Amino acid sequence: MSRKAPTIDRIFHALGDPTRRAILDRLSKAPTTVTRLADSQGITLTAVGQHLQILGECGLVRTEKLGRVRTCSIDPAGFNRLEQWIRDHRSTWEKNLDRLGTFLDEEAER
Amino acid sequence: MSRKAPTIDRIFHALGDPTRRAILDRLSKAPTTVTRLADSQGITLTAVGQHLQILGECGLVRTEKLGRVRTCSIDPAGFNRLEQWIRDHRSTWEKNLDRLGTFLDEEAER
DNA sequence: AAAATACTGAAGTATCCACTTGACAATGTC
DNA sequence: GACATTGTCAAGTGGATACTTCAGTATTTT
Repeated sequence: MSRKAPTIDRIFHALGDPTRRAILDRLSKAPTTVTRLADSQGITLTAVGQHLQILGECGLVRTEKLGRVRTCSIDPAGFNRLEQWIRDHRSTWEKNLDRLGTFLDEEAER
Repeated sequence: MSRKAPTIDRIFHALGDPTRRAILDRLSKAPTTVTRLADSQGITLTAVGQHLQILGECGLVRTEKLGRVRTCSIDPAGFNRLEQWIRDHRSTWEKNLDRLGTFLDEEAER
């Protein structure tokens, strides 16, 4: 359905996977390497690499390769974007609650 | 992988789908019916019903059936839970940023 | 009571997605 | 230079999931 949504779409999708959230939890304690992430999650290096790509694309994780070791750490960009989305929607969300009664009244008048 | 996670897992999963977020956007303007949601999204009633079940299970949407019409509206419960998660993680997130340098130093000493 | 409306349930399909294996590349160690 | 370590690429697989259609049920309208 979506073609190339670069932002909030991908962030929610990324956070929807338990393994990726586990990776984020691990990284939130301290930066670490691909191998250690694979060990701690019980999955292959390849799988971790795939998750890292997804997490990287939406700005939740940043990686840097020094020599043969890739070090992964939290990227606040995606996280900030998520907070932004929440702030943007909360007001609308709350406003709506007051309208339920109004809506039912309007419907009754049809 | 996940068994029956009733909370943040499902919320992120639910929000990961563009159609469900579109439904939420629609509902955040005003409550509406299943038929109207189907029309506005260009999908079948059945599909909307399936989305509503998912959104309902994680406390993002509440529905009530009066007569033959089911009225859908925003449920703040899931939304609050999401905000909670963000609050819980932000501090850890931020703390981590200061540690990247430390981590690299520690690695260098091995 | 007949017809229209609003939804619900079961079953099928096509696509996506998380994960694997196996072959390779690059870097570091002995 | 040989070997191990660390990661990457391509291709495949099995299961989830976002839809669909078709057949029904309950409610309202005429």
